[in-house]
Amino acid sequence: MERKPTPDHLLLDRQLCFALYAASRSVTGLYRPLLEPLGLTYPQYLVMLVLWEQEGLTVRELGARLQLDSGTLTPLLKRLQAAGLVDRRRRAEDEREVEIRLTEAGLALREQASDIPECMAQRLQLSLEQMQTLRDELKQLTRQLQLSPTEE
Amino acid sequence: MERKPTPDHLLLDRQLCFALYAASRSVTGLYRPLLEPLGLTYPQYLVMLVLWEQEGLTVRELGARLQLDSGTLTPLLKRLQAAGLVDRRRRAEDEREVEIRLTEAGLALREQASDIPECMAQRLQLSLEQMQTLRDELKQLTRQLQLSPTEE
DNA sequence: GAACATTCAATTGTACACAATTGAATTTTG
DNA sequence: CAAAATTCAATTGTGTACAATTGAATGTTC
Repeated sequence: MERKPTPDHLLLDRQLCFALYAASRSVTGLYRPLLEPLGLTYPQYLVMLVLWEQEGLTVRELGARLQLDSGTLTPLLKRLQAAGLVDRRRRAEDEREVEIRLTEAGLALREQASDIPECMAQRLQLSLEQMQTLRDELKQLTRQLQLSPTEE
Repeated sequence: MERKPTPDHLLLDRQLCFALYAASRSVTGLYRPLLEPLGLTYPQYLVMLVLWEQEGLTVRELGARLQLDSGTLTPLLKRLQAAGLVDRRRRAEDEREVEIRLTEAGLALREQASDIPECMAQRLQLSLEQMQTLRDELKQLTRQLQLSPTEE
């Protein structure tokens, strides 16, 4: 009748994955009120960051950068288009590809977004150095996981 | 006609938030093939971790632990119930609360999940110490964000 | 103790994620 | 060059996330 306690390694608080999952959602939540005035969701903001860096990417190229597939990007980009921030156009050279370009409004939005990173940095209560270290550890982790695919 | 380049602080690769977002999704993706034989999604796995630790929690208590609201948990718990892993029952003491209890099958699943954390640790290619450090940094970050609410 | 307020889980509606499939366009091959 | 294979974005279907609302149950107050 005695029930075994759960083994330590299955405790929620021991899991790196949950720490990651919780932190990611918390940070996204912190962005929400900052992005709401711009009319952007957090994933839409990430797409805009990429487009502000480099114009005329295809859906595939955007997906490679953000690790998202067309199932996620296509509807998201349609919403950005409906909001008047981007244009979507089949490429003449290769009709399979759809090129995403900023509209004037889309480019102009960059100015409004310009102080978001600083604002976030303040709220995270981390030094610039701590932020960089943590960011680079996470990037290293992600790179590691993409290099070693799931061997069956 | 000259277009200004995007300022450095708006570059995608500079963002801690994207590093977090990408890492979280990558890790979740790594769990997927391990959880599939158990018939669990990753959020469902997190719920099971909590229930294996402590039985008879309410939806609210589960939500407090996982930082999820009833809009997410109610349908998720219905799916776990449909899979025969949990029971959902209104509390007699307070009919507003719904208590979640493991079924025999739900408890038994713990044995099958038992080697998942070790398997993941191997794939993450981090030392136990590195994992703990990173995990604790992320927990600290999350705690920080929950303490300082969005002052308008 | 009846009006009022609060606390629950559930519901509604919008927006991701992602696996799997589709179908058109292009590339490769025999 | 024509058939087969590949590469795209789009679509379909399932499962989260989360804000906002609903409605029942419980607490509080006068």
